[in-house]
Amino acid sequence: MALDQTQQMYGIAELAREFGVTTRAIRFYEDKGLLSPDRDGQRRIYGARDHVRLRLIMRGKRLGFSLDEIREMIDLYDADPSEVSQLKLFIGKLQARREQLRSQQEDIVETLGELDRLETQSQALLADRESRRTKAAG
Amino acid sequence: MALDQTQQMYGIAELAREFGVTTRAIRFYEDKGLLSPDRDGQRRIYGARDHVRLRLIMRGKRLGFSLDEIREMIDLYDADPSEVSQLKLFIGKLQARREQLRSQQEDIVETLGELDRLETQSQALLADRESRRTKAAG
DNA sequence: GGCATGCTTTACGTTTACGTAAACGTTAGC
DNA sequence: GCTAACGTTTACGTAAACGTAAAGCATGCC
Repeated sequence: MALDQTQQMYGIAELAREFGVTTRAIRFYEDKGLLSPDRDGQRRIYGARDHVRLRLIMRGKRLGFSLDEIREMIDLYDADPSEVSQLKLFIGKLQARREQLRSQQEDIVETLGELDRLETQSQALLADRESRRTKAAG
Repeated sequence: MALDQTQQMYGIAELAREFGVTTRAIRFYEDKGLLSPDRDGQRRIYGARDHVRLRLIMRGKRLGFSLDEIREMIDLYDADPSEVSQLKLFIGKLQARREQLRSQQEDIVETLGELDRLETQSQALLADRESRRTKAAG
């Protein structure tokens, strides 16, 4: 048995289509240590693990994180801290990341509130204008 | 009356300190059309309006928006759409921005959930190790 | 009056995150 | 045997968001 095909596997173009990125980007993420596909000769073969990682990458990007930050977060998922000191440091990183996300949540809530206000105003203004137009036409 | 000092006013360094950015960044935002301070001769004088704008800029950056996107959002606050077609377009932009923010919220909730799991595991592991250490020491 | 402090403009440098092009290999189908 | 589809490496290009350095003006103060 040459290749264990029990797992799901993906070519680079396939993955690119699924996540809406270019193959160039995927190779770039590999350069930066975010992905580590197997090889079939020269060709890259992506398994379930890299599929998950790419999902994490895309999510991280939507949240505005840099690739460095995203790699740090991915490393958190993979980490298996053996020493207690490492473990404490690890937990510290988790908490820092959570606080940042919570701060983002607050920012979003604020912003959504303001957009709501703006839209309510605009809708009212629009309704007013449309009714005038109707009157004028009637 | 040369200068109306009824409003709050800020120098560039002052503003930079308050928001934790460099004066270079503040000038850069002006170049990009995000700020438009008055002048006292050569010197920039910032009022309440630019103070607010800078707050919006920083919030936008925390949320991972580009300066272009941030300017679009700021323009939303300032816009006074006179035509109905403009108004509708404006409302469309508001809604698009809100959907993006909601998507970010979902991403954050997901991520926070995963970080929670990781931290719970880690805390358990840590407690285990510490208790063993205590036993060994006792 | 000379020096420090704070501001100004101009301009080149840097990092991040890819885009784009060149030149090449390999497998499938006609 | 050719070409189309898919992949590869190498390398230069680019947009965004500033950093950094150079050179100069104005003001306060000792």
